[in-house]
Amino acid sequence: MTQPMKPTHSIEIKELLQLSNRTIKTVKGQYLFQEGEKAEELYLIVSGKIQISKINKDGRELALRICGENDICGELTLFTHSPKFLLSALVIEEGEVAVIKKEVIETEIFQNSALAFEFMKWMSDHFRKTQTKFRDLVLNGKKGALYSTIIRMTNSYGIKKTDGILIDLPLTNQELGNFCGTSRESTNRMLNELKREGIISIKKGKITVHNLKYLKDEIGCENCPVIYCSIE
Amino acid sequence: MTQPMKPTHSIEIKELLQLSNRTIKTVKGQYLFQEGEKAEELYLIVSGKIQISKINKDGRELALRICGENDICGELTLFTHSPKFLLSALVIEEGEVAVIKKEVIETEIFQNSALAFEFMKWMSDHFRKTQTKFRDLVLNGKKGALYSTIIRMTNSYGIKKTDGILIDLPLTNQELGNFCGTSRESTNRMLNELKREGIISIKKGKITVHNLKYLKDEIGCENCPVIYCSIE
DNA sequence: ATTAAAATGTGAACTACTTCACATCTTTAA
DNA sequence: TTAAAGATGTGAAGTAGTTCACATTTTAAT
Repeated sequence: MTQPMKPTHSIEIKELLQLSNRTIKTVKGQYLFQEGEKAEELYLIVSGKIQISKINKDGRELALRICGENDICGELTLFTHSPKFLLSALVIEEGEVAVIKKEVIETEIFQNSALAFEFMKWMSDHFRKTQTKFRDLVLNGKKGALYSTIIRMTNSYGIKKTDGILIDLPLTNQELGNFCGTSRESTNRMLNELKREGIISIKKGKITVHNLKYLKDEIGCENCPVIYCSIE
Repeated sequence: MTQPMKPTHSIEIKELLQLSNRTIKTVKGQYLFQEGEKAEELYLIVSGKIQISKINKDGRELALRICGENDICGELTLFTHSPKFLLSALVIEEGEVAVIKKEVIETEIFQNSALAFEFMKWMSDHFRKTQTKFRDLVLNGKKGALYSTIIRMTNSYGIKKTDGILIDLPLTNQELGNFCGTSRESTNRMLNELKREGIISIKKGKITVHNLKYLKDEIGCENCPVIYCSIE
């Protein structure tokens, strides 16, 4: 009984791949790009995982998303004349990415309306995802941030099991806290409270959600389509 | 010495206007649309001001942006098959909006690559704006949220004066707080602290910023282009 | 000009979250 | 297999922000 729940984007990946002139092997722990660096390229993940984050002036990290296969990153500087990365992209699982020059994609989008349409759709979905995520963070306090993050992770990495949904991505309390803008200790305390109440359980850094409804109710989740509710 | 600092978007407004089949007169205090309603149209503001917000389950409001002339709102549901508004749009200054059917704009974008390109650029800018705003809210606490909001307002509604920048938009403490996810009282206390230190002053609900650098330094502002740093 | 309504200002108690400090448990590398 | 490193768990103190309650000031309506 192992049924992945990962949503798929409908962007024409193959078309984008044709625009790529090279691929990079990504190595765990290395940065694909970092905030402030000159941004002239966009990346299509072929395999592996990349975590996108923002680091503030006193060193606190806010993790924004994890990109997996067929995701795009570095897109934030498209159509811009001040090409500096606003975020950092850390490789958390080795793999390969296809590199696409910004000018190339900008030109192609102008000429290829099907691609333009697909790309726009992707941006639109991506935007909604980000916006609803932040809303949860700001509007529902730290608990809301954690619950929202867990819910999103069940959509991105959830595997249905008899006793609930296993989030198939090992995460430390610190890493999870980075997604919520929360300290390691607070994250730990909140997780333990959820454990005590039987809402979740954790084994080897992987969370199993036993009562998803509880989490959703707590943050007033409107059960919007899965595609807008993930951490990719 | 009155020099407006409002940035302009380069979207081909005229082209979008041609797609509109009707206009609506907006009345202060009324909603253009509300969360949950069926979303089949997109709005181009011809005149007046519309405030976009999200209301959470216990009635707290998070204000996201204020749309003025030539802004687009209701765009969040484009390219979607579950067309429900995620946000509410309140008229805060009467005026007129042009209504464009979603299908019409989707078809047109597919056929008109120049429009597609311009629209994408708009979306891209808009996305960056939203993302950097939320980052400030989450990463720098409530003070960061307030400072960020004030900085953005100087970019959207600022008028240069001899003693600083006047934000030409009257706002109550409550309204300002709604932009920051902060209570009225906290907003008031933070504003008074800024007043005491001479950073700002307030007359008839309008803030004048005397020391913008102070605010920027406090939140580690990277002085990104004005176009990504506004509340529109 | 007068009054009502709305907005501001502020103390005090309370709640949420962070930080520090340190103990314990788990994983990894030699 | 056993150190060492890394991750978790938790009390206690401190900080930030909210809420409540009410006084004062400002604005709008007649």
